Parts: sequence; C-alpha cells; structure tokens
Amino acid sequence: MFDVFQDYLSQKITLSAQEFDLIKSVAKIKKLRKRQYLLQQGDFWKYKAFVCQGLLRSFRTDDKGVDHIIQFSIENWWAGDIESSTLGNPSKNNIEALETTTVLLFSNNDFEMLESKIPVFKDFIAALITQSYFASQNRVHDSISMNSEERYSKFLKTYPQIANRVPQHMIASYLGISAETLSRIRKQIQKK
Amino acid sequence: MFDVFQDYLSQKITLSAQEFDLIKSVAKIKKLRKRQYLLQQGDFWKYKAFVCQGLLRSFRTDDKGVDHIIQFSIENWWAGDIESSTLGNPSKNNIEALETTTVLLFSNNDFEMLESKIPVFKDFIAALITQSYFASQNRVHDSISMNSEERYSKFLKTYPQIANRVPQHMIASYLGISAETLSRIRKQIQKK
DNA sequence: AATTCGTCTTGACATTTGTCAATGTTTTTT
DNA sequence: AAAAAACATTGACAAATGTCAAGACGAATT
Repeated sequence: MFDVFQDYLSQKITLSAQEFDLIKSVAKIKKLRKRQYLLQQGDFWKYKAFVCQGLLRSFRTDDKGVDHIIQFSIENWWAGDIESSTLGNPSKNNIEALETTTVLLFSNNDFEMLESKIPVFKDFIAALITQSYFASQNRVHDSISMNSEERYSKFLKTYPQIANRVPQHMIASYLGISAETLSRIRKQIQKK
Repeated sequence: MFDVFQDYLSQKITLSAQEFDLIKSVAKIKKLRKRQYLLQQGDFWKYKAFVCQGLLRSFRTDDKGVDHIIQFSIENWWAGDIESSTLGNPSKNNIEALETTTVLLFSNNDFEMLESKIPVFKDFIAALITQSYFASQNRVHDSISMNSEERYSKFLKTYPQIANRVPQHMIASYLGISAETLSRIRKQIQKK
C-alpha cells in the first residue's frame, strides 16, 4: 500500500531512494472497515493521514445531534484535523470510513522529522496547505454567493468521483441543506 | 509605519536587528484613501500586504453585479490574494479600503528572498497560513451548520473590532444574507 | 428467505429568507 | 448650507428551504 503514496509523491516532488525509505519507515498502514472511525470528536489527534484507498468523511456533530460534513477524502487525499494536531486541542471532528479504507498514518513527531530531514517534502506540505486554504476560501465564497442548486451542480462538476460513491443525504450535509431539499433540486435539474 | 509591523513580528518571532533591517529594506509603504482599491478583479497580484492601519475588504463581484465579501482585514492582519499570487492567475478578488489605510507591500520576489534568508520568518508565515486555513474551515462549518442569527451573533463576538467599523450591509454580505434580513435579525435580537 | 436498515422521494405545511419599493436618517460631497 | 449619496429600516409579497410523516425501494444482515 505504500506504493500508492510513493506514486503520489513522485508526481509532486523528486526524492531519492533513501528518502523514500525514510518515509516508508515511519508510515503506519491502517485498515478501516466501512463505518469504522479513524477519529472521534474529543479525541486528541496527533497524526497526518493519507488515503491510499477508500473514502472517508470528516464531520462534526452539533448539540442537536445533527452531522455536518466538512470534507470527503478519497484516494490520494489527506485527512485529519490539523487544527487539533497543531494546537493540541481535543478534536472537533469525527472521521469515519464510508468504504473499506486503507490509510497511511504519520505521527506528528515522525512527520516533523521528515520535514526537517527532507526540505523538499516540507515545502511540498506547505504548498499543499496553502492550496487547501484557498480551496476552503473558495468554498466560503460559494456558500455566500450561490444558491443551493448552483452549489450542488458545482459539487457534481468538481467532485464527480465523490458524487457517485456517497449517499445523497451526505452531499446535502456537505452543502448545508436538508436531504429533502437536495432531492427536490435533483428533480428540478432532471426536468431541464 | 514600519514599526507597527516590527512590533507585530516581535510578538511572534525573534529576529536580529539586521534581519529587521533586511525586511524593512524591501517593505513598501502604501497609503490608501477611503474607497480606493488596492487590487481589482482580473489584475495580476504579486504581493503580500500587511495592514498597519485602517480597514480593507476583500470581495468578489458576481455576474449580476452583486458583491460578496470574503474577508475584512484590519490592523495587524494580512490581505491579498494568495491564490492569484501563488498560481499566477488573474485575481478573483477586489480589495478596497473602507477607511484611510496604510499597508506594507512586499513583492513576491522580495518575500521569497526574506523566507529563504530568514528561516524563522518562513516558518512563521507557514504557520500563519495553516491557521488561516483552519479559520476558513471553521467558517465553512459555521455556514453549513448555523442559521443566520447564530452566524451574526458569532461574528459580533468574534470580531467586535470589525463589527462597529463596518456598515451593516457589508456584514450581511460577509454572512451571505441580504441587508434586509440582517436588519430584521438585529431587531429580533434587541427584543430579547 | 425473511427481516432490518439505510436511502431516496414525496406531500403538506411552517418558517426563513429574498426582492422590491418606500421612507427616514446619517454621512459625504459640492 | 444645500444637495447628493450611502445607510438602515419597514411592509408586502414571493420564493426557497426546513420539518414532519409516510412510503417505496434496494442493500445488508440474520
């Protein structure tokens, strides 16, 4: 399973065989069954997780017990809770496998070691976070400027690989609308 | 005006006098009048801007000519468009001064030079972007999980310094609701 | 094979929010 | 000081969305 990560990294940066070995030596493979949790709200999360195979959802449960999905992570994406692991706070997020999933886990310590020993890797991760930041900014913009139908259509266009692997009501949760409203929007779109 | 930035940096990281001089040597002071633009949608933005004094809004104008405010930046905050300057795309954002404002401008080249010569500075900026990232994630979460009144109340609590320097209809824009709705929400809150 | 569970849809109704128009007030500009 | 522009509020109505309840369908479990 490490080769998925190796392929991923190779496409982004150039590393020596020794550097790959170093990374491999600290990567822990973890398998998750469908519906199994990788992280639960309140836990202290001290890892970075890379998804080799499968599909995860990150979500928060509010006072009323309603889930709100912040992110889906599929193959070649990262998952986790940077906020919790950076600030050392208990995590606000749950992470659950929606399919049988294999992730690579890196403890914070190991990860920092990798960053300090492999500067290119450090820069890559920084660039990754920067990109995640403006992806998030764009999502904020969408949420304040588009109506539900537009947001749904954009979701389909942007994440077709996710859209057909995930139940509708979870897409609704991701978009911040009720499952019923999404169902009606889909009906409307069909008519056109 | 550079001393505002120096004070800011001193609180975050430790730098030598020489390092401060280096930073100062590439910082360009720019004054903006009220309503003056620092950046316009479509421009190529190649800077980082630090606000020494005043207040900026970053926003995007949609097809219908409606503004959507992404961010307010006050003293000791950054402004700009990382997405545009990182990817080299024309900017999606406008940045306008809502008050007489003084910013420190760093060109991308100068900024990279600073990062390479002052590792602590580079790490600090990376940490800053990381924090901005999860602030943005939290805003996404708020937008999908809270109603308008809750979002407004949280805005007041989180940014009291901004709330009373900015017109209501801009807060509405930031929250993704109409000015009329915000007005009614305020009336409701008063009653309680 | 039968049963349970999760998913998606639909109807009916209530609530929230947007839109348009009007008005009074304050702030800015001339 | 007068005029113009920006701002905040309100009413009336329309549109969008949420909530609750019910039912159909298929997948997973026993």
